[in-house]
Amino acid sequence: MTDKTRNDQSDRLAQISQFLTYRISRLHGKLNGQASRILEKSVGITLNQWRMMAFIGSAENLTASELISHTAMDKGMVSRNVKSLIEIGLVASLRDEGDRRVHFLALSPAGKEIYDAALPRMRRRQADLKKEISEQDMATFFRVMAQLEVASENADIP
Amino acid sequence: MTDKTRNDQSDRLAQISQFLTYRISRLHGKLNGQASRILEKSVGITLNQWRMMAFIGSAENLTASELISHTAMDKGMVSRNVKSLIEIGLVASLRDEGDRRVHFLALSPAGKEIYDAALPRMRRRQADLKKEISEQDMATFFRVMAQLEVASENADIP
DNA sequence: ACAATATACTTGCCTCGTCAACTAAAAGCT
DNA sequence: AGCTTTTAGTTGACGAGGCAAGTATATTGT
Repeated sequence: MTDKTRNDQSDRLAQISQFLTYRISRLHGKLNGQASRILEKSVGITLNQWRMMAFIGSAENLTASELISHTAMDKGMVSRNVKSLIEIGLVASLRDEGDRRVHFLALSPAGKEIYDAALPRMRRRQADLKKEISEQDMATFFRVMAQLEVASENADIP
Repeated sequence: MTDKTRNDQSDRLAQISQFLTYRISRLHGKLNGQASRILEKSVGITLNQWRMMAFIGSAENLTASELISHTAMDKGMVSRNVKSLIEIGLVASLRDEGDRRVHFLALSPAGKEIYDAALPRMRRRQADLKKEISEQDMATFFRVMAQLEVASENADIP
């Protein structure tokens, strides 16, 4: 194989790499991995458990369905993760006596401790991730993310 | 609960939503879902099968390990997906007689047909996704993605 | 009042992705 | 040559995540 064809090939591979969904997929994997490792090492919970705790800790009397509507997470996933957090004693669930289907969620004292330990750690990670990136670029990034989310929800044009 | 506390709560929930990893996770899910549905409906393959085919189709005599090093995909995943593509007759694998560990991969004629049908379809999807977004913003978006990938590979600061 | 429908979860199932162990072949070392 | 290490790829095991069916409770329509 000549140098030229070798380079053409690299070019083509590089071009594929521009596919948006693939790139997001890769980035997603790396960010998830990093977050999971940090949470596991520092406070011993999973990323999804942390996400639940972050939402529960920042709101009062949140219910599972509110959590779901705010986050677009899967019903089943939320249910199982909340259950696991209750089992390890980080979250307390209180049945609403007015409507006995709903359960209000709150951090337990132990959960609050974990939350207070993890939150600054995770904020620091955010800051580290962003530190080489200008605020303006970051704003554009978030805006484009939002636009892409909307676009990806549109009916799939055939 | 007063309107004020209700708003504070919404604010806090909204703030959490700014967590980068969470947002990327959400976007990833939506883009993946859309791509999977399109591929399933239009040519009947999975997103991962398509990714393999896109790389195999754009290069000549690609090997699995080259594919892996270019893409950061999992060895096992690549192996299984390539195997499935060989089984359904879309990819042909040729053992290198020089080094009998390596297998060169190429699209079969049937695979080429699928590829030629799917590629424009997927390009159109890319265009649809991007159509509301300026080229400049898109460029920033890709640049930030690349920076975040690098940052997420750095050692996890404790 | 009570049947039908809707809501708030819960659970089961099945696929997908990841890690690690494993096999086969080649390369390096002495 | 013969032992060890490295490389290419495969396979197994297992957990995470997503869809859908199931359960309990509340609401709506007649």
